[in-house]
Amino acid sequence: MWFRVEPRLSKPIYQQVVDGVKESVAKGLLQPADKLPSVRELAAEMTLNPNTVAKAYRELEHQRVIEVVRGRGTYIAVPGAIPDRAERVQGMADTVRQLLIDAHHLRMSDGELMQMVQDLMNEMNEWKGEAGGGEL
Amino acid sequence: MWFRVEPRLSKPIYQQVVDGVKESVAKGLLQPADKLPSVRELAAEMTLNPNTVAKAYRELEHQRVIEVVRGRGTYIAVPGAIPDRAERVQGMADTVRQLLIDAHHLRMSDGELMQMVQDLMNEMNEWKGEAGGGEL
Amino acid sequence: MWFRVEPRLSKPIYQQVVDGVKESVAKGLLQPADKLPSVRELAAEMTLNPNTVAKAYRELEHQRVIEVVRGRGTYIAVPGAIPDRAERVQGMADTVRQLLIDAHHLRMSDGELMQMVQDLMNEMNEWKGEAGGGEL
Amino acid sequence: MWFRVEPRLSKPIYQQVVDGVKESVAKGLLQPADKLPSVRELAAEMTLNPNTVAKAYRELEHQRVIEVVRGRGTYIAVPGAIPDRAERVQGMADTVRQLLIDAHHLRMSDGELMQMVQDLMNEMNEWKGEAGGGEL
DNA sequence: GTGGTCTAGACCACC
DNA sequence: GTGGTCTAGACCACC
Repeated sequence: MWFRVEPRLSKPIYQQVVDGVKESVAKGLLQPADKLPSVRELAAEMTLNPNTVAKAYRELEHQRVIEVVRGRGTYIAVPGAIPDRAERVQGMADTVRQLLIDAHHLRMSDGELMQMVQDLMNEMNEWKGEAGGGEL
Repeated sequence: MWFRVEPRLSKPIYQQVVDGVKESVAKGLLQPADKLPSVRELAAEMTLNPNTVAKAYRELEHQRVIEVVRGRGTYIAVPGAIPDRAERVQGMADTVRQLLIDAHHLRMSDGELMQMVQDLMNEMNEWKGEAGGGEL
Repeated sequence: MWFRVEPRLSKPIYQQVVDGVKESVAKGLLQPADKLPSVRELAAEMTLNPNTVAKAYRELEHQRVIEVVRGRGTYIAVPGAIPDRAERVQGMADTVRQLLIDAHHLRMSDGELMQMVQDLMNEMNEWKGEAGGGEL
Repeated sequence: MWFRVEPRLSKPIYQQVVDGVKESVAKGLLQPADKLPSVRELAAEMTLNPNTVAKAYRELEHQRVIEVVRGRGTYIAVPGAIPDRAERVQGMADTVRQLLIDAHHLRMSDGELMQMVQDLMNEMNEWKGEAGGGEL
């Protein structure tokens, strides 16, 4: 697969799988309608407990990142309507606030943090065919 | 106190206390050498178990956010040396990456996210005397 | 287990557990990747409260002596990078100074103390396969 | 006085006073029959609670480091008989063992630790008029 | 007054 | 099965 799982991290393994898939989608490595390995295949490939993978897939389906077609397989979902601004803001504000708090305690300046966000955005977008996926 | 605790959230209560104190420090509401309520006072005020508050204080001490003077009380720590750039980057990179992934799945554009970070920085800095607190 | 706990000593029980594990590691009785008993097992075996053992394990994890794999168990950590000389000196100097002070008040000569350190080093290293374990 | 007290350290203040006096004696800065400041004088000089100083003096008297002559004052004690070897060993062995354990976990080699003990012995002895006080 | 330790026991997430 | 969190309440050392 296109990501790794570290059992020793405190982040739960199923969550690492969820985030790994979402990262691949964000980078464009996985495109809408791409087929994912079955629960058992992925579990075997990564030497994980199938229950763990199944839980990750359930969570991804719930977040509408993937679609499970019974008897056929699992696919990256076609993105739905863009949620309105209020919804987007609500979903991100607490996370960004936490980021700013952590940055402060690491003694990182506002400018330095902005630069870092910019750099990692570029890194992320590099994976995509073109600039795509992120302009205002 | 200057923050609230929601027992129903999945974030552990002791962690909410940790983050609440760190947020107050980042906003400048709590300054170095300020005295914090005692474990028992804060527990009573927020109707938490003293052990839970003690755990939060222990974690804050470990992160060098506060200093415990035995038999006297607990104080906001004077910030130590600024960690070098590599350390700051290492500490934040994964968090920022996760932020970008989440933003993508909420269909938030890069520009929109930058704007949001900027806005929340301003909100955070408003609490301080002047804009201060973060330029390189 | 490979050490005992004396509740009547003034050294806190959880600290005795921490030191006991660290001593076993120093002697080579516990090797990297060895599995430790679970919190509940050790608590039962030593008739301690599980919370006390959990606190010791948390401290050991924080000191990077052990690694906790959630839902799987607890393991002796693989040692990380060797801290640089300045760090090692800083970590030990106060302890050695205290040792010298105590030795003086017990009327132990410098030579006698050196001999004692040497002897106990040998005792410690005996547990390992060969003399090994400490030369520069 | 010839030492400092740091209230923020986890070592109890009264213990810091005890150790400070013992260190001065070990270095020869305080000699048998030297007069110590009274409890109140020392408390005032160091801005400590008189109870704290009194507790330290009580402990020092119990360890036969000082002698309290009621109505006259407090003096550094004349050292008594040298305890026999078994007693000296018993008093130090656990401390040295703990030192070796800590050194191992700091990844300090046996040779390096020996060197450090030697260096700090020299540093300590420098304070004395001559080499004095420590040969086998 | 302050924080630190410990027991006892419930409940939960994760694998 | 594993460790993590939380409450409730006792007891202690320190200042």
